[in-house]
Amino acid sequence: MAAPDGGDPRARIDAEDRIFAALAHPSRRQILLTLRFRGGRMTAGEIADRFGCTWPTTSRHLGLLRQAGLVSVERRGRERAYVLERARLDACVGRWLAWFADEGEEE
Amino acid sequence: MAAPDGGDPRARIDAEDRIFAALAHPSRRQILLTLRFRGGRMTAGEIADRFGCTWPTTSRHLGLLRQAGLVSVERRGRERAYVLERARLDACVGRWLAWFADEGEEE
DNA sequence: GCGCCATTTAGCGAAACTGCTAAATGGGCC
DNA sequence: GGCCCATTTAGCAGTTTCGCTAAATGGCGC
Repeated sequence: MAAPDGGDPRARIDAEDRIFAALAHPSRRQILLTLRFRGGRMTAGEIADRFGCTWPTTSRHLGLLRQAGLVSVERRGRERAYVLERARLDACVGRWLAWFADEGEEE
Repeated sequence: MAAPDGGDPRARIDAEDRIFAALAHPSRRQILLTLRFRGGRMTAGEIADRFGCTWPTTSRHLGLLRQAGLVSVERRGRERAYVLERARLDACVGRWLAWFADEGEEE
């Protein structure tokens, strides 16, 4: 799902909401970082193993990240690989942050 | 307050937490944007007037933003001016986002 | 000092979030 | 088919967040 956020400004704002909400939790930010430095793809198990909280809890965090479109899932047999959507993270947060850059620097 | 976040990594992570938590709420992001496009400084009244929610609610949002160090307060007589801390927003969020940039591009 | 104005603090109920344990799904293997 | 494995879904208590209304603070003008 994760709202395609094409040109529709309403959709884009919804997407922004979901993304910033997802980023609000330290564990979720860390999941993204972990993913990033492990090549951008890990199975759910690998991710859950490196976290203090229980399996299902991590699973829910992953679900939120997926709904925000920050990761996507690849079903490979009985494993599920989570893939970091770097472009989307960068596009959305970067675009928002750009509003605060000095004039004449937006893109 | 707003944690000076100098070199101490622990302090920096706390600061990051507060900042991303503050950014999680749409109203707070909008307050920042409004501030940015009105020259970076507005009185609390000016800000509250442009929002749907009640005065005290907005005041609390401002308090959170201040604790995160994203705005600072200047007391001028009986008015309070909120000043956008662009540098801090950019430094913290930008630095975090940079982890996801292509290799060899981090500053 | 008294009253007014701008703003914050206190206190409350409703809703959302987080973490857990227990049970369900769905694919692979014999 | 039957079983195990990886992972998700359900259901539940505790905490936090959000918005509100009502009351307090603190500066300014008379």
